[in-house]
Amino acid sequence: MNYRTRQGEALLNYLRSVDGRHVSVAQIAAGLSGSVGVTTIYRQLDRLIEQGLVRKSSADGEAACYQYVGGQCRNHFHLICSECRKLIHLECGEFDRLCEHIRAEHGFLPDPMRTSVYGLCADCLRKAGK
Amino acid sequence: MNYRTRQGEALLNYLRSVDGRHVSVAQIAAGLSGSVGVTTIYRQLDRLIEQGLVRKSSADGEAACYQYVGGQCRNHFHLICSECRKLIHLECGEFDRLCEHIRAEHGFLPDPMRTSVYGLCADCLRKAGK
DNA sequence: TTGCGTGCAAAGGTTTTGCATGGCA
DNA sequence: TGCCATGCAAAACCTTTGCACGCAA
Repeated sequence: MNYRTRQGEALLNYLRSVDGRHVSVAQIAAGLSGSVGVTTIYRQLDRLIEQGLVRKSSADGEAACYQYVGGQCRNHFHLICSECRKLIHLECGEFDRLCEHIRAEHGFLPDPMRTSVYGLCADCLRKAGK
Repeated sequence: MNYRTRQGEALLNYLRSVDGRHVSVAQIAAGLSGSVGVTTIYRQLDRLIEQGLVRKSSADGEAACYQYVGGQCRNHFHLICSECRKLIHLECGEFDRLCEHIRAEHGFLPDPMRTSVYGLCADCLRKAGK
């Protein structure tokens, strides 16, 4: 059992119901129609993050977003479009290679789950006339 | 001439004096001993960013950091330690390969300059007993 | 005079903390 | 009873905005 309270259960259900999408605390609060206080949302999220069930990702100045990643926390990372803020999940061997390289060469152990690559998505590239 | 005022000049000098390191607005203000208001710092930074002389990078919830990159903006990206928040600059062919792969395979054009890889630095790895 | 940069003060938004309350074992 | 989660209210942040002032052309 990962939650012990009505609020914890509601939060987890909500996160699952949005099907792994990234949501902000404001969205969560709205999604729960205010039935859970933001304080509690933050605290529950912290707990879930610690358990590895939820990922936090914050994009430049905007409110942090949270995402349910279930137990099967895959080695995926993110592409974030600087233009339209679109978020793309990616799992890719090329990235794993980079991680190993960094680990071997620089003694730094990357955490793909927390890593985001910024740039321009296909749509915005097209619009930019590239 | 990229600045026209005492404040703009002081800011630019400061950014250069810290030798390309990342500094927060608070650090800048302290470094200038309060001789420039934060409002002005933010506004000057915006201008410098637009001119491509300064990079902004914001790490998860904390205050954004700014970095003088002069004209010769290299293709470097960042390692950020989740534990101690240390920031490491990196230029690395392996990363370039990843970028090309992402571009070719997913139509997404990565911008290394805005990209950060999170994980644990060598020191924190050691402390964690790994 | 006109325009632009400045910076105080105040507002904005996100996140955290203090503290009293309430539920469950 | 004792512990822990809750949530209001307030604080603590970082950042932006409103507005009056001052400097330089």
